[in-house]
Amino acid sequence: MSTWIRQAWIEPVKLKRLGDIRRKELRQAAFAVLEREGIAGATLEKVAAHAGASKGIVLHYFRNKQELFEHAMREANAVLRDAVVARLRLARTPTERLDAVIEGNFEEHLFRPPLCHAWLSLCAEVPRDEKLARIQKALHARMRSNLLSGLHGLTSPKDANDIALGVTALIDGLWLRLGLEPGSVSREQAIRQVKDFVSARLAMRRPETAGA
Amino acid sequence: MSTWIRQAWIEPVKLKRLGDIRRKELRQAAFAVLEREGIAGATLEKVAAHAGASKGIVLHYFRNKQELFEHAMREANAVLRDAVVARLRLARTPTERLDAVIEGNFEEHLFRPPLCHAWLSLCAEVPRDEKLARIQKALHARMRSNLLSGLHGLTSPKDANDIALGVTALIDGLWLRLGLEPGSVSREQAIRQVKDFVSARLAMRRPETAGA
DNA sequence: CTTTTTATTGTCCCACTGGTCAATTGTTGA
DNA sequence: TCAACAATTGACCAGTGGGACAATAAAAAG
Repeated sequence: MSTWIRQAWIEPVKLKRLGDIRRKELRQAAFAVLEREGIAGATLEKVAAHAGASKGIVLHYFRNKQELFEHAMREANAVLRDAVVARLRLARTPTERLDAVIEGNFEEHLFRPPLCHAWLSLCAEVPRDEKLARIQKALHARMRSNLLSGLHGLTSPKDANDIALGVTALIDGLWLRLGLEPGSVSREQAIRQVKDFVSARLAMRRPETAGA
Repeated sequence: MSTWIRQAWIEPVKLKRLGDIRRKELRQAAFAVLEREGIAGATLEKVAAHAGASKGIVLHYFRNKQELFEHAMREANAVLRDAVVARLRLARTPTERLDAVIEGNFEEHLFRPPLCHAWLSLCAEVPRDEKLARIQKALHARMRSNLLSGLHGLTSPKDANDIALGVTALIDGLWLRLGLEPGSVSREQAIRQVKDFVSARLAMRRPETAGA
């Protein structure tokens, strides 16, 4: 155990034990299958086949089907997070931070129907899988926090919260549209939509907040 | 055929042949099972059990599983449509029409996690089921048209289109939030969110539309 | 060169699923 | 009362899926 830690320290970037490689291959395969087959059609055998291995190996690295797909979701999640984080590092002003989050969520190689379909299938399982729910919740919390780091410089905390909720919902909704009717919304449209939302809400003199 | 039409005309409200009753029971049962089990866990036997019948009867009324769930989606769809239409009938001004659509989409007995979960599961299957895709598309088209009927009185056609897209996405996104993290968004919050979106976008002096 | 892990495969098992079908039980109409 | 017909059931079937496991290959460690 201490050995493992030491090695990880020495080789912080590629600490790939052999098993870790397989693991990654497998959860990526899982995700790929999910894209085409949905959760109902995503079978262990298909995942194995897609990774060029046997079904046995899948359960060698993952306790069961559930765990496999939980890791698949983590993977997908991490990809999205990295996309945003990369852009966030370059942002200086609050507005730039906002744009970083928005644009990162619609990156070219991510905002695609297949990916969206897999994401949808995973989301649909959230209510029945505590782990998925936690992962999802964490993703949302991070996104929200990223948004707030931009918004707090631009409006009151109360409105910031409100707008952040709206932005996350709007982003999810646009992804959903892409999944339900591919081609009905382009990357550029989506980005513009969200940006317009933000600027409109920021410009808005908030009406009597009393009424609800 | 002409007989059928004539009868439907004479008894426009309750044209219930016995079979139609069973059919309705079954697709409602299907939906109920979907709420708890998701698409992967929704089996014919469970649906039958939930309707207090045997599996055989399900396939007596529906060619196969797929058809059953397609009808389940139609059912759910119709419920939502009726909710909106009812409110729409009372609306007089464009603004009232907008509010009708918005509030109809978050009606108290509809905007609930279980219903949302089932809806999500169905959406996740859309990419693999042409019929589901069509149903979904139709629902979206109607919603869009309803929104435009309100928006066209309030802004330019171009902006109306844009805002309509945003509203549908935002509504879907808020539903999604309800499904992913029940309790994270209340009915009132959701409505306010969408209404604020609309009024903010309407108030907004659209910036240089050139840029994308 | 052993010994001990780790990686990998193929087989086996059992529960279960969608779907078919013949048989049974009402219902209805003559 | 009887035949025709729809509703409903239960048994059955072939296929599949998740998962356990023992056997084997390959590496690592010693």
